[in-house]
Amino acid sequence: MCDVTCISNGREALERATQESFDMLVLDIMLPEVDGLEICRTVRGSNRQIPILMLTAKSSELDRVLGLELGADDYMTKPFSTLELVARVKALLRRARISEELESTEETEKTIDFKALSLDIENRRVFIDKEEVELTPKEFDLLHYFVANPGRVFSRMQLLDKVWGYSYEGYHHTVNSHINRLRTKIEKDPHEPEYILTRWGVGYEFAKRSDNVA
Amino acid sequence: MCDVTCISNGREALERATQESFDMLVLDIMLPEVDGLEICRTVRGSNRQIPILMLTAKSSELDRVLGLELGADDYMTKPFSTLELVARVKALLRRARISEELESTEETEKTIDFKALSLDIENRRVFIDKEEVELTPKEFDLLHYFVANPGRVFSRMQLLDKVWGYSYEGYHHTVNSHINRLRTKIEKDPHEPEYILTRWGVGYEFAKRSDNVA
DNA sequence: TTAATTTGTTAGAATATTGTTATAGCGCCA
DNA sequence: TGGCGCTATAACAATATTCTAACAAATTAA
Repeated sequence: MCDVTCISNGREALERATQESFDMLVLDIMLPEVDGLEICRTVRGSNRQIPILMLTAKSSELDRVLGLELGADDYMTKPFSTLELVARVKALLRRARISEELESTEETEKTIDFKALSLDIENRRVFIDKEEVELTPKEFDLLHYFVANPGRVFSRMQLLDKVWGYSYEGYHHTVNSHINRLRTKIEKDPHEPEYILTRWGVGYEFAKRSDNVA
Repeated sequence: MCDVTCISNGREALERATQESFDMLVLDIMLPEVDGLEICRTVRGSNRQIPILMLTAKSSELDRVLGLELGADDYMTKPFSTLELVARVKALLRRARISEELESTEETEKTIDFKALSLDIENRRVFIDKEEVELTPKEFDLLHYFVANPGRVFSRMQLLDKVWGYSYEGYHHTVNSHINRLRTKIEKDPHEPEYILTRWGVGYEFAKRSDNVA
């Protein structure tokens, strides 16, 4: 589907970015020896049109503006979810018109339907029986992840990793809260959930299509 | 399959962890001379990307560790089962993409089938003749262990050690209870068990495939 | 800036699981 | 066959997990 090269050293990254031919760069700012800003500046200085996505730890405006003025095409602040990272990478590649293969795969579908539920991925809207339901950003991300993976069981930890981008335990209650809020919005009876099922002692699962819940 | 080095002294562990090249570290907090937190901090400080799994005795300790955010990749509180430890070690190695050899072995299989029984390891589901059976977490762990070791006889003590992670005697009745509950769920006739067999005066055994029980 | 919304946290209630106990049943051996 | 010890069953108590709701913090919008 696509080749990824990971380089954790700034100097090496700079060398290879200027010498080899990549389709895009995802740069962290904090890197040993040479930082991401420097790499971005240098690569842009050698007038190459390659898309660049900058990652920053701090959300201060300064970092954002700096990154953009140096010629980065997009930026993300940590923590972020893999869902969002993939979405942005795809968006950049699409803009650069070199992603025919990517386009033709999985996430090309604009809407996902499941029973009475219908997700408009592009516009981040959700309908139940044609009736729109208002979801917050995180609620939508969570539901989107579930709907895209029906029948699979996820621990709170995995959900944190995939939807939130956190890699530490200790935020389980956060997942609980969001699940509960989601349920009150999309389930007819949150006590007997039809979509987001509890896997006691394990985590949660989005119902399989074949499940015939009476 | 893999080489394991056990070091019970903190100082020695720290020295070797920084000088030698390990694929991952499993650190206990309580260690003589230098504790696990210190080792984790030092190793991470020398910007090495090696996966680290921390073990803590009390869950109150876990909170403290998490607060420090020393950069361990995963945490476990005692007691834990070897099953879980192995699962987490594998997960970390997989994430670190240095476990090709491990991947190709036993637990690559996503499902284990045995007669009418079918286990979906990933999603912790159990089916009998395509019909799903709901098991509690411990029941699943127990069955999983049995199914993975057909034809071997285990004492209650061994089961406690492998499935529960307990290392004390005196919980034999606990094993009994779980075996009984499991049998009522998966055996057609719990009086004439087809899968989990009683070895009088010894323990239990999961039936071998070759056993043709009438 | 303030106000509104979203997100994260906490505490207690509700619920499921797990561990314990008591009793009945069964297999082994004299 | 009868007694003893091991195992099975069921009811109960303890523990752990999940749910709910209200609150606080953080983010976003006005």
